[in-house]
Amino acid sequence: MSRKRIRDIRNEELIEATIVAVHKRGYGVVTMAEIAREAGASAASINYYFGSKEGLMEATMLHLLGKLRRAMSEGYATARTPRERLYAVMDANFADDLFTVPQCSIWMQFWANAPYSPRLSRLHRINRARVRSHFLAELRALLPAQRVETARQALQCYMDGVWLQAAQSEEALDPEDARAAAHRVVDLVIP
Amino acid sequence: MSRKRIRDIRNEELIEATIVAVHKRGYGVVTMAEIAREAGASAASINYYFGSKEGLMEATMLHLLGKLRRAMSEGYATARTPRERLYAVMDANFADDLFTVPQCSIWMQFWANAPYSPRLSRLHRINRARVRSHFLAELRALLPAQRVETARQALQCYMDGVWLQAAQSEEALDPEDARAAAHRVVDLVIP
DNA sequence: AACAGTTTTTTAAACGGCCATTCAAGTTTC
DNA sequence: GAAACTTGAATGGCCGTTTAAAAAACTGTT
Repeated sequence: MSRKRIRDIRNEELIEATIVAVHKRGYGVVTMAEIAREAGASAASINYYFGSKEGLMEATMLHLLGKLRRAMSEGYATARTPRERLYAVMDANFADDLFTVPQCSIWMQFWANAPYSPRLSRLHRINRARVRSHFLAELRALLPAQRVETARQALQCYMDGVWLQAAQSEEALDPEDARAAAHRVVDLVIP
Repeated sequence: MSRKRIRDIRNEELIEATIVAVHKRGYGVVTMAEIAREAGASAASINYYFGSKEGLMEATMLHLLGKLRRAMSEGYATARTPRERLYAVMDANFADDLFTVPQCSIWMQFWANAPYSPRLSRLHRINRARVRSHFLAELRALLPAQRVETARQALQCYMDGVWLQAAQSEEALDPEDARAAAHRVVDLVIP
């Protein structure tokens, strides 16, 4: 019981520290010692919990993917029309606890490094396919078949592009603003 | 005369090798020795020409930015209407000699690492501002003022998003296809 | 053409430093 | 007292850069 607890607490602490440290120093450059210092622990204890640096990175991404998946499920629960569900997909990506500079930053580093790590690229593919199928399902209800794919690409690439920009931002982000802008883009694509 | 020649030839060879090597191994992981092997040279000679690894990376990005800038100028020369110029901006980004997996890949790594290198982030800001002002100039001629900014964000983020996806592709890209899709997105945003 | 002198280019080897991981020896928790 | 947790120090390896010396390219002269 409490054995599991400690492990879970440490896991979360270390993952949060990883997000901050990767944001500060960059995925390819950050060291175990830096992450450990951020967490107030030692590099050795990270290996005790995650086995290796790559294991830690994978766990961190799983953590973020889970957050995104949950945010999307919640939005879907209350949305009633296809258009509302499109909004919900966008809102999930720009949720208050996801759309922050450190998290966009690490997401982007994740994207950049996915092609070089089978474990990361697997996560990347799965997530991408899920978002894609959500978009397609709603768009098919709103548009004639031959326009669905163009609209899907426009929206999905827009989402990626916003995150990419957000990762470069030097000031805090405004998630509410981002959601409003995303809604406008949806309306632009689905008149 | 011929002194300059050799230097220029080596520069270009080494930069091409850098693009390939970074694509193969990843920006943060690639070593000088790997780049050198790709170019058929030694790591020491890269330092002779570029001073340091960071110098090489900056030169490589300057090379790519130059290519992009030239492609855009050419397109602008023949475009006559605002809409054609919007197409031209898109076409430049998806030009045959720019829209390849290795180049999208290195571009994306560049984005991811820009925040951690003043030299890279400077290049990044300049390029982004240029694309932005091109978009704004044309959109202002086509849309009422209050819709310009939304459209600009939609288009610019779309472009970034497509590159981001392209960098993950396991097969060769189809630039013509990408240009056609981009035109459709422009038409979607500017009816 | 040939050559000696000068400059440019190349690289092997050495240097110094840093990092992920392991391990053994502690400390805490149950 | 056992099991879970923590860490300082050791390990082994790798990498960017420098250096010194050789090779190649060029120059002007005979």
